[in-house]
Amino acid sequence: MKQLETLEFIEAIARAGSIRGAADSLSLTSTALNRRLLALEEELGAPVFERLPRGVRLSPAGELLIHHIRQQRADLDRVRSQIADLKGERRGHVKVACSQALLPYFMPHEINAYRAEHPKVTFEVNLRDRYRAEQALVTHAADIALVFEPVRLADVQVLATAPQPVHVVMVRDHPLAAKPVLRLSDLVGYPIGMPSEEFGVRYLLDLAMRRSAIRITPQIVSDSFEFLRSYPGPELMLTFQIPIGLPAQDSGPEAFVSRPVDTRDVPAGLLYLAQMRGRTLPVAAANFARQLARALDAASDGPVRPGP
Amino acid sequence: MKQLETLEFIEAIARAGSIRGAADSLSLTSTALNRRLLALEEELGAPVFERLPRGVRLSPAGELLIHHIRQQRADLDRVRSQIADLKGERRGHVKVACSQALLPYFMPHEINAYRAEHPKVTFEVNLRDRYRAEQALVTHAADIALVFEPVRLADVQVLATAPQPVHVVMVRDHPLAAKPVLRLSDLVGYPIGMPSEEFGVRYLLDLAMRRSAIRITPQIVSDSFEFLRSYPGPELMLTFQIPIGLPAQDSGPEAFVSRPVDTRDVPAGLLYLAQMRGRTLPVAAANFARQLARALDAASDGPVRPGP
DNA sequence: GCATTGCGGTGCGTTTTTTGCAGCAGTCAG
DNA sequence: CTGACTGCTGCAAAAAACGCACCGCAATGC
Repeated sequence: MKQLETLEFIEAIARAGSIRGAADSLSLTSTALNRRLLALEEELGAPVFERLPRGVRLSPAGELLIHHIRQQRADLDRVRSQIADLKGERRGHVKVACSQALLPYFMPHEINAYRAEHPKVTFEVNLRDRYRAEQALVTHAADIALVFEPVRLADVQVLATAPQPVHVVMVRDHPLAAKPVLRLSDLVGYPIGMPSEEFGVRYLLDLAMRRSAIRITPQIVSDSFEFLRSYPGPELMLTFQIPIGLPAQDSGPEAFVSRPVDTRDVPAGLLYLAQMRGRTLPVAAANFARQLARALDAASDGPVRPGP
Repeated sequence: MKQLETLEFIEAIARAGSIRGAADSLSLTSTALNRRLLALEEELGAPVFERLPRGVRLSPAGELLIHHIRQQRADLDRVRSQIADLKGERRGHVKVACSQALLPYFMPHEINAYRAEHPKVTFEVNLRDRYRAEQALVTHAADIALVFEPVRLADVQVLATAPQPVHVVMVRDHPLAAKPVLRLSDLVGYPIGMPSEEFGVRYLLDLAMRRSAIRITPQIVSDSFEFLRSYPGPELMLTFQIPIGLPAQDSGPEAFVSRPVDTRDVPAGLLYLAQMRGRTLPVAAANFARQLARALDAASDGPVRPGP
């Protein structure tokens, strides 16, 4: 959009940290970019960047401006989306930031279902930990976020929640697989693989252990559930996951099974569907969010995973 | 601001109802303006205006766009204001829409007090009836509104309220001036001048009469309180006003006095200070609104007008 | 019923704005 | 000191915006 071109350029400079760097990434000369910046600062009556010997950095005024720019662009996107919608074109682009647990089953399934009805809607799904998911909403890098145990929920609006008790994942013939529900004390003595600290599951486990005498020390810590899940085979290792990140219990010859941890030991966490507070979402994003909210409600109404 | 120039032009076309008309008011050729419009519609992928034989009219897409334009401009104004503020320049421009009663005493006094501290802040005060004051907030034609008995308060956020009992205004030596509080029945038989129906005072009186047997038929109806106030001299005519639109009771040799109507007959109305819901006001407007809120609180805490 | 008026849109030459190149002074790492 | 990097500035070329004259069209006035 021609209107916001200069403002986009400003954001590019902020990202690059230098005018010349941004100019390269924009396929422009530094001259042109520099002059646009100077003209804008002239109009604003205040410098947008502090000039450093090695580049530029946003000034306080620039911080205000960059916020404004992001909002302007998001607003314009929304208007364009609404206009396209009233032309009957059910197209659009939805940006989702979500926790890891949503990636293997939930998000693919939901997006697939949505695209079956609206094939012209495109998606962008980004893995963001609980803190950065909220940041993504604020900077308009994401339209909606699905986060397990978010950090603070400031500036965001909750659209739906679903309780998610922590499950232990193990190989099918693990001794503990015999029990339908596990106590924390059951786990002592087995090798443990834990997600790293930025994850909600880890947060809940740390919280639980702080309140009890039981200490579970992980042999493996990783920020990749993929890795943790692939690892346990040889060692009978236990790892953790929430139901929405697990396959249906009876879905054929899975190598792994999961058992819930007793909620007296580790309380169930909450999965949040959220958008930025006060923002009107583009049509496609709003509709998709509505679908997700229904799916989460359905997941928490019935038994989360019907046991055997 | 260069960024929004085209969008401003679009709004001008919407106002003028024709491209050529808008071009004249913008000191442009219709050619240039027309081409900008065509380019924008190209970018949007939808016509912004319906072409009529005698000009243009906003299309549905245009309605969405014009809303966006107004919001963009208001947002940009706010950012500029914030930037100016952090430079220490306490300048700015505040647009107020208010009911008639605020014009003679309250607004001049408050603006004067504010400008005493911030001389670089300029003001724009527009008389808007209860319906149009809310409209002004929504279209960003006003930053804040002070309305007596607003219509519906949708899309607006109330910052403060002050109760305002209806007063009867009369010449100093009017027979009714002897009573400290008037009943509605006291007024029967005297000539009456009433504000027209768009005013909150009239709304309250009509409401009261609908609930009682007493009928007060006005001899004079006017949308100008100035006129009504100037009229009563020769005829002992009674007219109505709320305290905030009246001089202090004991302020020297006024020709007129006022007496409250018993609130059992006519309930006190509410004066609302409001802004648009969800909007962050420019610095100057926000500060002025805070001052007004204090003034209204003070007015309703103590006795509204200390009697003799 | 026909000329007039005002409308949105278009081709073309001109004016204004933007861009790119070359080069300046300054800072920092090695 | 050297070399690489920064933001910034004349000056000429390229690009975009503009204004004029004009077209087709529909409503209006007489």
